Formats: sequence, C-alpha cells, structure tokens
Amino acid sequence: MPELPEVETVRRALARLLPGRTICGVEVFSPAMRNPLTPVAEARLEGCRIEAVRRRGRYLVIDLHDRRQLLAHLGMSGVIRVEPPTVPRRKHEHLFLHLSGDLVFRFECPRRFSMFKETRPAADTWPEELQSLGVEPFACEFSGDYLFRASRGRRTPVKTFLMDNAVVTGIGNIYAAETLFEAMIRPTRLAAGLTRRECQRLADAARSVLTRAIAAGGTTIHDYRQVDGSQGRFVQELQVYGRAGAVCRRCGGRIEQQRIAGRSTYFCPGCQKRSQI
DNA sequence: CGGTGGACCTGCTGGC
DNA sequence: TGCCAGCAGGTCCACC
Repeated sequence: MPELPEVETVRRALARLLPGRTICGVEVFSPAMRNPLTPVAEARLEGCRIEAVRRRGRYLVIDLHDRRQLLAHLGMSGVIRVEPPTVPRRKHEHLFLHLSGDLVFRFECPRRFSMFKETRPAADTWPEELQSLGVEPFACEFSGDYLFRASRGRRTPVKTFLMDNAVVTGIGNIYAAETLFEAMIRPTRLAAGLTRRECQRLADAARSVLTRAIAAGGTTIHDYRQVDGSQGRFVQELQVYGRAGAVCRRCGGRIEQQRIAGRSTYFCPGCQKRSQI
C-alpha cells in the first residue's frame, strides 16, 4: 500500500512522537512473517533511546542512541500506530515497542509482507537494503534530464519505469498512474521513446502529485492509516487511480483500466494520447 | 542482460 | 445465504 507520501506522513508523525523516548520493552506476537521478527525480539533494545526518524524510499529508519537503527518497511498493508498501552491488541498487530512516557509503538500488517529489523550499518551509511535504491523524487538529482538519461534504451512501459525503485524510489502503482495523468502521457508508452520535454513533464508532475499527496496525509484505499489512526485524504483528489469507467474531470471522457506488467493501470485515453503531444 | 510473471499472505468484494 | 474467483498500495526471484 504505502508509497512515498504514506511513508512520509508516518515519518512526520513519528518524528514528533518518538525522539527522546526510551524503549522499555519489546513484544513480538507473530514471528513468522515473510521477514521473520525473531531477530528484533532478540535484539536487546531495552534502554535504547530514540534519536531520530528518517525515510529513504519506502523505508523508515529509526536511529537509536547507540548507533543501531530500526529499519521498517510497511509492505502492502502495514500500519504503524502510537497509542497508550490500554488499547487492546488488534488481530494483525505483530510487534509492540513499549516506550517511556506510557506509549506503545505498534506494528500491524495483515498480509505479512512488511519488514521490521534491527541493523547496525557502518558509520554514516544506510543499511544495505537501501543501497540499491535510486534517487529520491525530492532530491535535486531528480529532474527531467535525469529521467531522460535513465530511460534511454529502456524498452519497458513508462509506468513500469516510473515504478522502478532503482531509478526513482517511492513511486508505486497509485502515484505512477496519477503522475502520468498529470504529465498527459499514456502509461503504455515505452520509456525509451520519451522526449526530453516529456521527461521534464514527468519529473514536474511526480513532484507535484507527491507534494499534494503528502499534504493530504496520503491515500487510503484499504488498510493504510496515519499514526493517529485517521485515513489519508488524497483519495478524494485521485484523477485516474481506481476510477475505471468514471468520467475524467479534465476532459469528460471515460477513464480506462488496463494491466501493465501484472498491475492494474488507470488512464484517460483522451488526456493521455497514444502518441506524443 | 533487461523485462516479465509468479510467489509471498490475508481479507474483502462481486458474481453466480 | 454461501462459495469461490479475483483483486489489493510491494518486493524478490526464477525464467526467457
């Protein structure tokens, strides 16, 4: 579920709540995740003070005072909440971190695709899971020129190219569709065939869409929740994602749905022409 | 080598 | 009402 705007929304909330608190206890309820939680349970985190909460791509990095880090990925259905210990445990909450100040960091994931681990990377580096990630959409390297160079020779649909974490990280199925609509580019176009102008439109559109989605607290379709349990409001601003058969708010045509590389893809055939504009 | 498709999980929805 | 197929925001790996 969570793409960059959802993870960034969670990060901002955690950055207000966690730094300065000490981990008093760890409870693991379901070790048999796709990425097992057993190592976290055995990591002796008690007494560790949380210093900062950062994000890289769709990963959350929680810095501890002893240079260790907690690395979290929400997979498709992960939710993080911070609540008082009196709230009963939900069915798919797999891990609790009990914190000083009478709060509990709770990690929920019905589909168990998520990841939560302790790491100790070499000084001033990211954990190895993050080494292969491409540029951040809000970094200055991310530009039309960057996308143009990265797309040369890539005979894959531009939508798949945008979702390639090694190119640009954090854009998933929802925001790829929304970005392509805003840039007025058909998702099936081959990345290698994009012009410089189109790559510039893509970079601008990606930043614009992601910025507005963060401001709205992300997009809740099914599982995603903000740290306080509320839903992301960007679902109301979606122009194409999940709107197959509905009327395009820009041209009045009908939104279409098509599978690209196994993923549902939504676009407006009127606004996103097959050929270059 | 780059690109695609299936697997990993559980839950929900829609059709019959 | 009940059952079952199909689908869901991501990532990894095998295969062509």
